[in-house]
Amino acid sequence: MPKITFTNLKEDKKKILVDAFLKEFATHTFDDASLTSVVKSLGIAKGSIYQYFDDKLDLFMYLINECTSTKMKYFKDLKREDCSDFWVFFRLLYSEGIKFDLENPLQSHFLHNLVSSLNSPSIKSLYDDLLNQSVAGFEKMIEHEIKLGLFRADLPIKTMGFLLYKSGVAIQEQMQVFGEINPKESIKNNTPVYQGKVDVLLKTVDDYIQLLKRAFDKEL
Amino acid sequence: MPKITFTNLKEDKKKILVDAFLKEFATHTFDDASLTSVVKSLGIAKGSIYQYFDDKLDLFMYLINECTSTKMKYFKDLKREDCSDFWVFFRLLYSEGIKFDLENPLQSHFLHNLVSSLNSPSIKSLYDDLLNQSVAGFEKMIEHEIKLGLFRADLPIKTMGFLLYKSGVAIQEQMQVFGEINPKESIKNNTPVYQGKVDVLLKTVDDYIQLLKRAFDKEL
DNA sequence: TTACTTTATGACTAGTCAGTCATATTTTAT
DNA sequence: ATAAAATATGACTGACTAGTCATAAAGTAA
Repeated sequence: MPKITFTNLKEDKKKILVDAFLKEFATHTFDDASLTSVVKSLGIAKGSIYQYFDDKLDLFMYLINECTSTKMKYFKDLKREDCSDFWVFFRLLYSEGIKFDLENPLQSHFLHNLVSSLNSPSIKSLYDDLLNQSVAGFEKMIEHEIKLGLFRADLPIKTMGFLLYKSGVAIQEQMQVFGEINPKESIKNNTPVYQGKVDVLLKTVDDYIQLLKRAFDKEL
Repeated sequence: MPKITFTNLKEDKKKILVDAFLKEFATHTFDDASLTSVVKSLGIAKGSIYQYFDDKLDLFMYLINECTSTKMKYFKDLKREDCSDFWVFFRLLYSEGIKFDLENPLQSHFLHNLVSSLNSPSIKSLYDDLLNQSVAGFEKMIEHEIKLGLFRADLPIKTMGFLLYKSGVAIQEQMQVFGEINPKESIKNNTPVYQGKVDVLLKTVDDYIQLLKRAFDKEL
């Protein structure tokens, strides 16, 4: 948690700081991100960071919380019961995610890179925590679908949850590996991750749904 | 490529060196692995490494090549045409992989950790290369199955290849996340990755196949 | 034994970084 | 205007790294 000193800061100064750190962590892993280089480019003293935060990890977790809570707002009106099936809901997660991306490019880039930045050895336990949380979330959804008699019930829910989570991550990694998006460039230009690539992303999501639907749905 | 000096080394000395480095890279990412600490524990001079290899990356790639070529030997008799369908072949890749693991624990641990160790920023391009190679391999197999009329043909092969590759990686990550295997411990004890967990692994592979089969097979 | 080649050495360079702390400046309240 | 509280500073510590290089030792062939 940030210290009171940080909370007391004026909004515009806070934003300048947060944006600079978001950018750093959006382009580096946790270990590779250099607070030294950020304060240099901001023209503030190294010690200031430690007036605001306990340490590097405290700052990093603050950024995670800020961004996820912003993104969650885009999800709050999404309800499974308003959807004809799970996959409609699954797709809505992405289309709302795109809105978040277009309206909060920097935060979106940060979250987009989170999968990579979390790979640092020194924060392995944080990585594990977040992964377990995510997987648990998917497990719950799957359990619900099984209760509705819509998902197959012959396989371990944990396995289904894990694959579903990993597939979600694979979608965004695929966009990058296939060269559809270029985060490095778009961060430089302050443009969203999926700028001009919304259709490609949704097409990819639809393709994944075509695959996963068959894998998860109860056979008819 | 290693220098001639390394090639000239006696086999037993070579093995001691290679094993020590395998262990280091099996327990750290590329950037986090410390050559300094390895030479210290080996009791040899820092400079020796640079009589044997150009640099850290040269050494790392030598280890990758050694281990993959060992593992490939276990695959060389596997032929798709000897299998009734792709999934039998897919499963054989894992059961042969287990043989490799049991007979070459250290090399297996190294390859097992490769997915993680490659995540270092300084070798991003190597990561990309190996990922593209792997995905391309899966694409070819999928293309073949489509020609045989066994896999669905309504989705991009690249997407199918990517998901299949990521699923393969997910299997081993799931084993670790679910606590079935404990690489850190087994490296210490010089035991294979899947020591006593062969059945769990094959069960997991079978579960994944149950999911992927439906996703990829042509509907009947 | 001598001359030559191959191998081994480890102090050293030059660079990185997170985090500290005594001091100085600025802001606020009286 | 003064005292007190809140912020900002940046030189410094301690710890780590890959890679270098002149020198020393060991091995080999005559």
